[in-house]
Amino acid sequence: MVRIIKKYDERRTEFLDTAQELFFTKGYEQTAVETIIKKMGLSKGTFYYYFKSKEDLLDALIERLSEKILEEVKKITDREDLDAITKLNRAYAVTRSVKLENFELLKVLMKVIYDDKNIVFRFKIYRSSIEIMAPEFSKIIRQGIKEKAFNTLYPDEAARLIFEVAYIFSERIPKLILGSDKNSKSLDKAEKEFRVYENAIERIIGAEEGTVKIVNRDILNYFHEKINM
Amino acid sequence: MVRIIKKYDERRTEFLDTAQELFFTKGYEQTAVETIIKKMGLSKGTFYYYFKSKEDLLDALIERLSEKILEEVKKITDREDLDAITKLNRAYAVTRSVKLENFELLKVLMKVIYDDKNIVFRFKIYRSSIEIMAPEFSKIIRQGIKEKAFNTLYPDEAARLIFEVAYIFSERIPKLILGSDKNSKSLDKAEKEFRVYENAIERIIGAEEGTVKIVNRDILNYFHEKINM
DNA sequence: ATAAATAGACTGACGGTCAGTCAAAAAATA
DNA sequence: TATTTTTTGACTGACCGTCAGTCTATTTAT
Repeated sequence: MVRIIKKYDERRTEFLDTAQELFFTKGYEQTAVETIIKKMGLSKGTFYYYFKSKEDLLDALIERLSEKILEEVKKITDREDLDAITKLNRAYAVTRSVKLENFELLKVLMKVIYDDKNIVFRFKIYRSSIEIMAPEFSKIIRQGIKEKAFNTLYPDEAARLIFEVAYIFSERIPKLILGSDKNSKSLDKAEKEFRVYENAIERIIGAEEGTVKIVNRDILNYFHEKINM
Repeated sequence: MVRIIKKYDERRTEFLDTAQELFFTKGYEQTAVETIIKKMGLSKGTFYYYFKSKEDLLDALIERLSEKILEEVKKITDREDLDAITKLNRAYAVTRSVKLENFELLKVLMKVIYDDKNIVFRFKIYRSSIEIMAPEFSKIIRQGIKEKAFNTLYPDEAARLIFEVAYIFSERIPKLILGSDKNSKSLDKAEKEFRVYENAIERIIGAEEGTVKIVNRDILNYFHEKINM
């Protein structure tokens, strides 16, 4: 075997990249360490030189993913020309970050991520991102309170909560979208339920009805089109 | 021609009982099938005669737990002499069903259940119980609307949601109670956060402020006492 | 400029655990 | 006795993780 030696950070990143691809296509539990190293053309020992366990790799990957999302969210929250409502809606859109360029790929991705075999992966990413994101959401809520758009006595806790609500909402996605029959009626029903979650968020932060939009309507329309084919 | 299936069920129940005890003291992933059968004095094959996989056993156990809680909740929702607010608060108390007879045991239990190694167990029990419990919570909300105590256009969806909020709230418990320093100040801070969750539920179902009580104050006081020793 | 020493990336055979299988025996039932 | 149900436990195979040692590039000593 030809040995290719790389710098520490480079190799570590390579591990994360490879793992990410495999975890998103096969799932965490379904991906053996052996598969990762085989794909990279490396040996067992190298893996454990960089990570102390398989779960350690998962945690590292999740932190990287969270940081990436945080970066995107910060681009929104740091702006001074946007009102709180706009920021909130855009922040949600970013955390969802569903790229719908490739419908088939998206479907596979969702099938894998929302599979029962991937509960730990999903849970960990949620918990990590909430810790990282809550402060940003707090900022938005505080701004909203100043702008008299929101009304709550507990901006910090409300921030956590509306992020959490978005999470449990996202847990419904597979049933509501993937599980929906191939007709637009069930999608309408799904849309109604989306509204309920949005409404809950509005109520928690004391915002006007109809201001919060977690679900991007473009995406919904996109699903509509795709399903009716 | 009367088949005695009693024996089969008995053994199956025995499996569930043993597994339950082990899962609650060691955790699901940490309990090997081997440990279960050893404790029962049986062999590997017998286990797989009754359950097609380890996860199958977990699912069966979770269903049994959910059914048990449902029974308790029904005792409350079926009553005709209670108003919706009382029912809701009692229903929450039941789903929590924390028996504080033995503080040390309770602490061990929580340490195991809320351990990261038990994410799947926790998640599955939550998801199962929500499916089973949502209709009961719907009933309560509908009653509350009739009584003008609650106000929402979506009783069914709100039922799911407030149950889910209680779940994510419970996910905070280890940090808020177990993780709290041994002084009453951090417990007070925890209590404040409890209030936020309760307030969120109130807002979601459109109830008066201060009506919802997820956290049993007796339990909190109990913790107070126990911690200051 | 050259040799010796060190650091650090990498190797892969091996140990150990554990879920799940299977053929055959034992027990219950007809 | 014949048949079905229940039980047995050795065995398999898939994985995670360890470890003693190798190889190469860089640094230090000569």
